[in-house]
Parts: sequence; C-alpha cells; structure tokens
Amino acid sequence: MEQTLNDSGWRGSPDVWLGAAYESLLEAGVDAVKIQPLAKKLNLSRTSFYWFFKDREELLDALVWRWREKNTGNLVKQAGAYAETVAEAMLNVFDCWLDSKLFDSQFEFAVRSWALQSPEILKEVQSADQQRLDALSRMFLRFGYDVAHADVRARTIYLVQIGYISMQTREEISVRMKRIPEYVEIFTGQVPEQRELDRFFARHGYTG
Amino acid sequence: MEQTLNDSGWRGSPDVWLGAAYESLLEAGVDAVKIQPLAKKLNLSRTSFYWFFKDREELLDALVWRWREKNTGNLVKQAGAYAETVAEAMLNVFDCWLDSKLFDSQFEFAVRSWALQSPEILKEVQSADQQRLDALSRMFLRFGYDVAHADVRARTIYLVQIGYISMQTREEISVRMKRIPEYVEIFTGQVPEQRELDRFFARHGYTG
DNA sequence: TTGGCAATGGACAATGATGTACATTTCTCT
DNA sequence: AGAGAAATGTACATCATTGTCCATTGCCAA
Repeated sequence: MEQTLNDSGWRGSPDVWLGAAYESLLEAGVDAVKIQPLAKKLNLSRTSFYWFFKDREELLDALVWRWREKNTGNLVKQAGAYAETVAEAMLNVFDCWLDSKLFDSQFEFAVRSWALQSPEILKEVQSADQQRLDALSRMFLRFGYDVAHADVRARTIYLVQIGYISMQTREEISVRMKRIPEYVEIFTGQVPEQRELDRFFARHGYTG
Repeated sequence: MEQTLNDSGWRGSPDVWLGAAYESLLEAGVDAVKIQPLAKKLNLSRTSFYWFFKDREELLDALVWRWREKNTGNLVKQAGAYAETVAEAMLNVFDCWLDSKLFDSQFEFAVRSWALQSPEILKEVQSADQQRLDALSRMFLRFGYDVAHADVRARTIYLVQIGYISMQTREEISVRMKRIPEYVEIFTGQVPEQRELDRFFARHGYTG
C-alpha cells in the first residue's frame, strides 16, 4: 500500500496524528477521536501513537490548542479592522463567516459539542465567547453606540453566527450573500451603501 | 438502600430508564447514554434494561421522540398565538426562551450535538429547524412584512436563540430581561410599547 | 395458596479500547 | 559501513461495554 511520507521520511509525526484527530472530531465528535480508529485510518500501528503523545489526553489538548489559536484570534482582528462606517465594520466581521481561512465553523461546532461532556472545554468555550463578544462590543462603541446598545448588538451578531453554525446548514454561497444586506440592516439599524456591499461581494468573488 | 417504586410496584419501567437516559444525555451527551452506567445510576441490574427495550438503539429512538414532541410543537404554537402588534407577537415567542415548560434548551443543545455523529439525527434536527423557521416567517408576514424581510427576520430571531443555547450560558433572569426591549427593537425594527413589556414581565414573574 | 407472568440479576462470550514492555526496523549522521 | 536515535510493530494485561441465556424473585389474580 502507498504511504505518504512526511519531511523526515517517517510516516508518523505529531502532525499526522493531530490531522487525523481533527478530521475525526469534525466528522463525528470528540468520542470518535480514539487511538485505535485513528491508527486504522492512518495505516499505522496503534502503539506508534505513544511515541508522539503521552496519551489520548495530550492529543485532545493539542486539538483544543489549535482551535483556540485559530478561531478567536481572527474574529477579534476582523472586529478591530479599520472601517469608515459601522456597516463596513460589520462586513469586515462577516468576512469570518464566509472565509474558512479566517474562521473554521465546523471546528467551532465540534468543540462546542465537546463542551457538553467536559467542564474544562466548557470553560475554554466560555472564555472564547467573552473575548469575542468584547471585541464586537468595542466595535459598536467606536461608532458611537452607547454601552447598552453596543452590548446587545454585539451579542445579536455573535449569537446569530453561533446559531448558524449550530444549524450545520450547507447553503449555496449565493443564498447567503442575498441575505447579507438585510443582516447589516438588522444588526446596525442602518442600510449599507451599495459601494460597501460591492466591495464586500468583490473580495469574496461573488458577482451579484 | 431506599428504592423508589413506580405504580406497578416494580422498580424498573420504560419511563425510569428513559428518564435516566434523558438526564445523562443532558449532562454529558449521547455517548454517555450507556446501559451499564444507567443501571448503576438506577441501582438496577444492567440486564433488566432488556426487558423494556430491545437494545440501546430503541432507547435512543425514544429519546428523540420525546425531544421532537416537546420543542418544536410549542415554538410553532407560540409563533402563531394572537397578538395586536408585531412586538407583542415577538414577546409571545420569547416566552419559549424563558419558560422551560415550553422549550427545553438543554435538551435542544444535547440533540444538536448528537447530530454531529449521526446522520439520522441531523435529518431530524434540520426538519425541526425548517418547521420552526416557517412558523416564525409566517408571523412576520401576518404583520405586513414582505417575504424577503420576513424570512431574514425569522431567521435572525431563531438563530439568536439557537446561538444562545449553544453558548450554554446560565444567566440571572434579570440580566436577560434587561436585554428584552433591545432585542424586540432589533428584531422587529420598532420599539415595543411599555404596556406590552409590562405584560410580558408580569407573566414571567419579573418586577423590573 | 398456588400458578403464572413481570421483572431482576448473575454468568458468559464477544468486542473494542487503553496503555506498557520489548524487539525490530528504518533513517541519519559520522 | 556502522552506531545510535527515531519510529514502528507484536504481544500482553486490563477494562468497559454490549447482548444472550437462564435461574430466581416478587406480585397478582384465580
């Protein structure tokens, strides 16, 4: 059987195992991240795993680390990006929901589901929520909303996305794009300029 | 050890096992719904289980049945309830989010997480989403919104709640109540009357 | 009070997962 | 080429879970 080798000429590596773990987590949840099945998937002996990780715990820790680094960072960054109007700022945030390089929705859902059976993960998720909500709230404050309104609007925009993720919908990009102007209106209370929308559509390769 | 007996004088029954399964599902997800642990929890022999259910599958089916019956029905009903204004209609829907007799949020989250590892459950969840979104959309149509606006607003209100559920937040009721007027404004685009809010607060035993 | 059904639980076999010990292979560097 | 480190694999002991078989217990009604 053909084997994919990594840089060092060996078949296994921490990354290979972590990659397989990531895939299993997304496909079937944390309870599917088991060493025996992963070994089968990788065509490796089950026990080779222990060369790279102390035990299953350590693998799961690495998984959380990967999630923490990716999703929260980019969202906070997009919320803080330069914008002339609040509508434009909103669209910067929407970039995350439409670009899997910025935010991995399936990963997000898998981790949130994992939180159901692990108090440690629940803490991680709640800390992430707080950081993200704070970043969004600051965004509205920058555009002159008062604290109470900024808080609720930040919450609304964030909750909608978390809700969307939890629905696990796979929609055509065009279907989602059609709703974008409406969402901007609901979230900011004002209609976005056409040129703002055009710029947004353009950077996502969508020709409305 | 003290044993709780049911009507027929026996300790076990389908309902006793289903109840234990429900609790485990909410606390730790579907992978925690295992016969051996449930037996331990109930102080019953593991094998007694097979008197009431063919196998684990049948128990899980019963769990889904319970969820399907409860959550979707009440939400559809509340969305269709009589209201003079759109703000009042919205508050009728909010009843679900604040009254666990109408909508079981923890149950909802557990089932959605379960969908990650089971295509059958995913289908169930997506069918429920569709029914609920349709009901909410009809609500906005009743108050004169056009189809496109009704659709996005229905989606927004539903997504916010699903997102809220996914955040697994346990907040003081007063904290949530403070945000209610803002939400109504965001979702309907108009400020709710004070008397509408008062009626809502009153029926949830909240004295603002 | 006794016969029969409902319910319980012990024993068993099978499976799949975990982690350790140790021997073996494969790559790298000198 | 050979030494040594890196990685792999076999064998083993253990544990949790599943479902079946069967003996036993408790309840009710004739």
